[in-house]
Formats: sequence, structure tokens, C-alpha cells
Amino acid sequence: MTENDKQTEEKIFEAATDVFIEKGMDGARMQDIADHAGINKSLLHYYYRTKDHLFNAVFEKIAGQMFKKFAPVLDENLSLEDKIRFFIREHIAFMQKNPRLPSFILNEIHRNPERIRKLIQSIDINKLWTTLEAQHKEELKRYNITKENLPQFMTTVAGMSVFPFAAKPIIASIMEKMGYNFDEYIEERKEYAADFIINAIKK
Amino acid sequence: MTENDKQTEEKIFEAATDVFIEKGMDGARMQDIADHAGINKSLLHYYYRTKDHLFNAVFEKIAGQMFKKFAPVLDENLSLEDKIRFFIREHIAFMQKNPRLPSFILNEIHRNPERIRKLIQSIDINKLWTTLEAQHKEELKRYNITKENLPQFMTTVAGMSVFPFAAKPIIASIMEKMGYNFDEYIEERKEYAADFIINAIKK
DNA sequence: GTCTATAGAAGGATAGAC
DNA sequence: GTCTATCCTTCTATAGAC
Repeated sequence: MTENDKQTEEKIFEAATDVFIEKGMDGARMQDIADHAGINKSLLHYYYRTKDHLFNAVFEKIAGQMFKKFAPVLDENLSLEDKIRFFIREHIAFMQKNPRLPSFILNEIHRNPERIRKLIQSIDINKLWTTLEAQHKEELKRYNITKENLPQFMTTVAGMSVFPFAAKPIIASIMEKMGYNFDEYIEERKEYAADFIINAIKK
Repeated sequence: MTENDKQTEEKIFEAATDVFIEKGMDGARMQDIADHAGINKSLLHYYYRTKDHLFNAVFEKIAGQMFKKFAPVLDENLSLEDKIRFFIREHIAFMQKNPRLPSFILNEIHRNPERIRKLIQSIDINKLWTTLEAQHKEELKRYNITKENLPQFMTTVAGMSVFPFAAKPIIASIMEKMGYNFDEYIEERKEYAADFIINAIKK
């Protein structure tokens, strides 16, 4: 029954996603995944052969989701400033729903750098820059964003939204001690981060 | 022989530091640590009883080093602007020598949030703010840094220096594709990050 | 204090019945 | 397609000789 197949395979995939994100590849246990999926350990091997296969399937999917969030920035018919605001807001909102994702990815890329390297090599960065320049020539010049310092700028923008989640346990502890909480901090960050970046490039 | 003791215990500690930073708690193997130290596996247990004890000793030391880097900022007889430049430069220089440290810490705090929570609870944040305000009342007002938005600002500064190392495999791949390399990117970042922050708060 | 040998448990993976 | 039973390896940890 293909219907049933799909159900089980999907249940496994979802359970694996949860467990891998929570514990990482090394900390995850096949038994734990089976329990989460409500099935037997053998079925994991029936559908995915090895732990490695299962992990790769999960990671591929997640990394894809994460990178897809960057795409709309090149489509939206917005000013560069509004694109930055749009990206920060949407990216943080996405991570609010998946708060463990940044830490998971940042950890796993160190365990296997080759995987992410191949993914990056498949991106046409020159074209990306050409598109950006075609849409925002004036603004890029005014804000002093060049092809050369684009990596600095992009990693700054990414860091502004990603770092709070990567360092969540630290930040949550600090906020707690000051009588606030992490969720408030994140909600504020959507505006703070965007304003900070705009101010910095506007000089 | 206490002399010999010290040597072995230190060899173990250093080997454990290397292996834990490289592989994390879950990925590290006692055998691997013993090999790195050039001794037998049993000796690890003789000196540290369990893997957990050994890991805690290592983590405590490393987290301490990392946090100590923040302290001079409250001592130095510098303007707020120069303090920011000083911190960014020194912090990045420290991570240049220990590039795997950020990823290690950011990962382990998620595996055991309680540990970092206790460490933060032991810091007197009110006093920290009072000291900062006493030294830089004018500048803080001019730059619109308040006790309320201090966490936003501090995590921004920390993220500017830490994130590049946490995301190193991604950034290194991008730089490689553009014909540069990660080391150049980091060297540039010392100035870029400081300028970016100063510009943002100067408005 | 350091080693060898081994216990004891856990984890990934497979065989085989249904 | 799903389960039970089990193999095999790996890993932490300890016992005991020197």
C-alpha cells in the first residue's frame, strides 16, 4: 500500500527531523527516532538504510528551507532599504517558529564542511551581484556597498538575525536576569536590527 | 611524583580540550583523547573519573577564557567608541587563534543550558550597567544606548565578531568562490565591524 | 601512577517470521 | 510493510597486575 508507505516514511522523516535538530547527528539515537515516530527501529533501516542516509535527507531539506528564505530579496519590487527590513523581519519570524535550526546548521557544517561547500559552489554569485546591481545601482553606490565588501555586508545582515538564536541560552539567561524574556527580545530585534543596519549604511 | 602527575594531568587536559572542541561532547571519544595525550585510556578515568567530569573541566576553563575577554572593556581608559574598536579587534584576534571555539560553545550551551544559566546568574548586570553609565553618561545618551536596549546592542556587537567564526564553513566557501579567502575576510572584519557599529550608533 | 584485560551496556544494523 | 530477536561493534568504565 503506497498510501501507507507514504505515511510511515513521512512519520519517520518528521521524527528524524525533530530528533536530529534537538540532538545533532552525534547525539541522536535511532531508537529515539523510532520512538518519536511510534514505530520499530528496523523500519528506519527499511526506509533509509543507514543513520547517515536518514540524516542527509533531513539536512538537505532543512538547509534548502533556510537558503530559500534569501531568494525573495532579489524578486521583491522594493527599495534596498525596504528589502533589508523585509528580509530581517521574515528571517527572524521563520526562526521564531524553528528556534533550534540555526544552532543545528551552524554545528553540522563544521562536522561536514564539504557538504555546504558543494551547495555554495552551485550558486552563481556573479549573477547574484549583477542582478542586485541592476536593481539598486544608485543605492548601492550611496550606501558604499561594493562587490568586494558584499560578503562583509551580507554576513553582517545574516548575523544580526541568526546570532540571537545561535546564542539563545546565553541571551535568554541575561534577559531573565533583567526581568525580561527571550521572546520579547526577539520581537524587538526585528525592528532594532533593521534600524541598526540602515543607520550604519546611511552614515 | 607530583611533578609527573602534573605533567600527565595537563597532557590529558590539553588533549581533551583539542578533541572536545573538534568533535563536541557527543562526538568525542575517550580513546581519541588518550591517543592525543599519548597515554592509556584508563588514565583518563584515574584523573577525571568520567567523560562528563573531564568535559566539564574543559568547558569551564574555555567559557572562562571567552568571558574574560569582555572584562577589559570596563577598565580601559578609553572613549566608548575606542572601547568598541578595542573589543572587536581583540575579540576577533582571540578567535583567529581559536577558530573552533565559538561553534563549540554555541553548540554545547544548547546541550546543557543550565550550565550557562548559572554562570550568567553569577554576574551582577546592574553593577555592570552602573559602571558603564558612570564612565560614559554623555556618550550613551548621545548614542541612544539605554539600560533597556543594552542587550540588543551587546548581542549585536558580539554577533559582529562571533558569527563569522560560527558560520566559517559557509563564509569560507563563499570567499573561495569569489577568489578571496576566509583569513582575508577576517582581517578586514576587524575594521569593517567596528566602523559599521560606530556608524550605526552615530546615526 | 601506569598498563593490560575485560566487564557491561548501548548503539547501529540485519535475519527471518508473519 | 512491520515486527521480534539477535548479531556485531563500539564505547565507557572498572579490576587487578606491576
